[in-house]
Amino acid sequence: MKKNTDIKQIRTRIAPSPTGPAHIGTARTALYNYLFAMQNNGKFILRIEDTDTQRSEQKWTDEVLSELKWVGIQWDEGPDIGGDYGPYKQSQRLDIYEKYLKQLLEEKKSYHCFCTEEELENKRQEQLSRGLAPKYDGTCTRLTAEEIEEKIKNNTPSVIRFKIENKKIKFKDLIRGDVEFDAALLGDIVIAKNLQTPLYHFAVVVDDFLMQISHVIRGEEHLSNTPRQILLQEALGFYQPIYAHLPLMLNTDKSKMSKRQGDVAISDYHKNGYLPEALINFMVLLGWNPGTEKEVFTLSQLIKEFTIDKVQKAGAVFNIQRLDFLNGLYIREKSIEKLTELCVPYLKEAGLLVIGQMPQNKLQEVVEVSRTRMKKLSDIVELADFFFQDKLIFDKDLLQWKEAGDNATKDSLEFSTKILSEIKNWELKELEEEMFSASEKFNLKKGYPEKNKGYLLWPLRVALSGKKMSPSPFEIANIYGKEKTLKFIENAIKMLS
RNA sequence: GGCCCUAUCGUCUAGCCUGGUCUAGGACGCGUGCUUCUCAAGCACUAAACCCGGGUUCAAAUCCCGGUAGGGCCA
Repeated sequence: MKKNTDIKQIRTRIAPSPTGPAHIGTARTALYNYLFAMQNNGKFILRIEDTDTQRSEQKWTDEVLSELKWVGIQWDEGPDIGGDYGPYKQSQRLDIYEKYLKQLLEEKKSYHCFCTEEELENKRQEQLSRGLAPKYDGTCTRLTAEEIEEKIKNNTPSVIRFKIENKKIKFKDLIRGDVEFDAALLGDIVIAKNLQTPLYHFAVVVDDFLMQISHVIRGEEHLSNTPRQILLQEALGFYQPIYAHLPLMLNTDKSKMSKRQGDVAISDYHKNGYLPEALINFMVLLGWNPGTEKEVFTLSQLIKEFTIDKVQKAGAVFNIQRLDFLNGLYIREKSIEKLTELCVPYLKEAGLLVIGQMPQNKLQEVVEVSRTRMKKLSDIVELADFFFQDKLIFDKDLLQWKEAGDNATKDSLEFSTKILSEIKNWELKELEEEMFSASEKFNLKKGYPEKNKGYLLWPLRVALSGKKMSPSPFEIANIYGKEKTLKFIENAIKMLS
């Protein structure tokens, strides 16, 4: 077998199957492959494994492409599709696999197998009942050339099996160190349904070779598939790439992240309003750390600082709270122009924002006063809905500060009205100063504790927001303007009458 | 069932290779306090872990052996 010592360039790849929504695990594997390739001036390749035509759909291929782009992971090669790189697709390479399939058949390294599903199942059960590991018993290897020819002529259904040598397979994994498997336990594997329909193990091996992949960085679920692929490489005379098996992303119960629990599609996170930079930062930390206490990274910093030898061996639980924290961090760091632009679609979708209804600068102020409370972009809807409404609906008891009672609350709101209607400079600072001093006067007049601003400010804030929690009344009033502010207070007073 | 992988706070992890500086560090989350009209944000502080059992050694989270548990793959 050739060694890959003559590798001139680091080349990595991600090879998703388009049989469903692009998985978050694909994004993380892609990220690690991308980082590793980029920091070594290598290439990162995207290959769509769509040989299973039954389950593959173009829309899922399109989704992988668009979501990877959204995350910010760009692949380096592929067929030209109008100035851009398309991905490599296995469905367009069937003649290539056929050639190698024929080669193995000619060299007697693989053979046609005519056993039926039923026969195989019976043998399997029988082996199991004798306490043996089920594996193919090699019935069809004993067929004569004439028998094979006749069965093929008669169109007897068949598959192509690859002869597994009985030997120990050792390989070095960049993350796990030396790994050894006993191939004798494997049994001859099916590598193709027919010459035009190769199966996963075969197509991967051929493509990784032809695409000159230097490092196969993939999920741990593939670790025990590796010996089969190594044997196939040996049979075909290919070099052996360097392997690195990543720890799995786990559900809270430590099982492999699946469709059963929570969101697993990249698009789910995209739609819910996670920022790609937060998702990247979060994903890279699931199974890797820089060895320092630094935890916030941009993609370009990661390209410099990522080190494959610091990748963990054990699986990592996907902890959404940490993602939320990171996302909040990035939301707070965004420029207000950009953040507003990102929030607009959510506001429109919720039916709150009608185009032209609110000037851009106002919209930015709304987003600005809401951002510290946002974990996800979609949060803007609940956080800022009142800015877009003409009338607020809420329980009037919410207006009360402590046990003030309706009358005292009404007095408070009327006092606010009086102060606010006299304000000439409707600006945040002015509003704050006027209302703070008004609060002291009000408390003095009513015999409340002087420093407790709640008596005046709580009812005001609720009148303006209709909520238990919100930005300060000054921030809201400032955005509303005098007229709308006074109108909302008046509405609240009416509720109390 | 067979094979393989893994094992430090609830979670992500540092430390393990090159035993002592580990009364085990950081972050998220939790709790408390400060700030404060509310909720956030910010700041400060607290609680929280070496899977178990042997062995080696003056000394083990760190090395060795054996269990156990979890996970993955194949069927």
